[in-house]
Amino acid sequence: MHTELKNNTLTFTGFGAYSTKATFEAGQAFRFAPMPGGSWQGVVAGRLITVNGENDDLSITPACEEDIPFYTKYFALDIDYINLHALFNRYPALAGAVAFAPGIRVLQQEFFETLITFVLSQNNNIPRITGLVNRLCALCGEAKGGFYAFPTPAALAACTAEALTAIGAGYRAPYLLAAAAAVNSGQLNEAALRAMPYLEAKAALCAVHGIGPKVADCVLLFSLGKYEAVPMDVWMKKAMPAIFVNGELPKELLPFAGIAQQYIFNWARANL
DNA sequence: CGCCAGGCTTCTA
DNA sequence: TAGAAGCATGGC
Repeated sequence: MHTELKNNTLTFTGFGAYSTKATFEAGQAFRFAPMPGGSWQGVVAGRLITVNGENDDLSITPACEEDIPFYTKYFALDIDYINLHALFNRYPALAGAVAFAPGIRVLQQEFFETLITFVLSQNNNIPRITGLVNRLCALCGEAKGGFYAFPTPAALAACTAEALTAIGAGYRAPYLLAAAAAVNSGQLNEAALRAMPYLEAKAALCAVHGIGPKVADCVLLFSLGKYEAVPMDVWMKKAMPAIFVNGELPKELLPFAGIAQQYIFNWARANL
């Protein structure tokens, strides 16, 4: 992999399959929007950035030298997707799902943001989740001048259920408060969850009111680097029998089953 | 208008 | 332990 910093633009090349559009349309991140010209703009770690790249190159503006480790992790550039694709391509139907959008990468997003956005995602659709997240940030996120940072656990925990209902959270309002309180109190701790084995971390997440196995798997996969987590939503439940004869993932894929899941989910949403 | 959405909690058998 | 009802809201 090669990195270059020029005019406040950080560019990564030579790391393998990547498409900004495919990555941000895959239903994993909810704070990015397409801009005229094909770039995507969004808020990460309280900063408004523009992301480009559709052909195995990735550029981020504005950025500086110190941001290289952060974005390497965020875009999972330390994971060898070329090698993973070769593994996935041993299974023809899975290969088809990969080929449908090979530029998808499973992002490694901030823990609290991932937790809250996927609590909001339950029994909901992606366009509405996006709107909800934006209204939540405007409600209790720090104003940065033209945009809002994602709320801190303390700021969200201080909200009222009425205020959360007013932005359209519906019956998820108390779930948001429970999740924020769990993080704010230390019951849920990112470092501790990372240190736990997958199943133990999943159980810890599921102990919070409003977090079930699917949301827990999303947090584990999209934020905590537990690539064996396979979120089973309505699309995955429909797709699995169409991809694998017994409807189950082959054992050799299990260490990175979550990444295979992302290609299957994306394919299913467009084709089933 | 009715159906559905990156589900979870609660009730029931 | 398994299965179904109830849940708020708005995109389509």
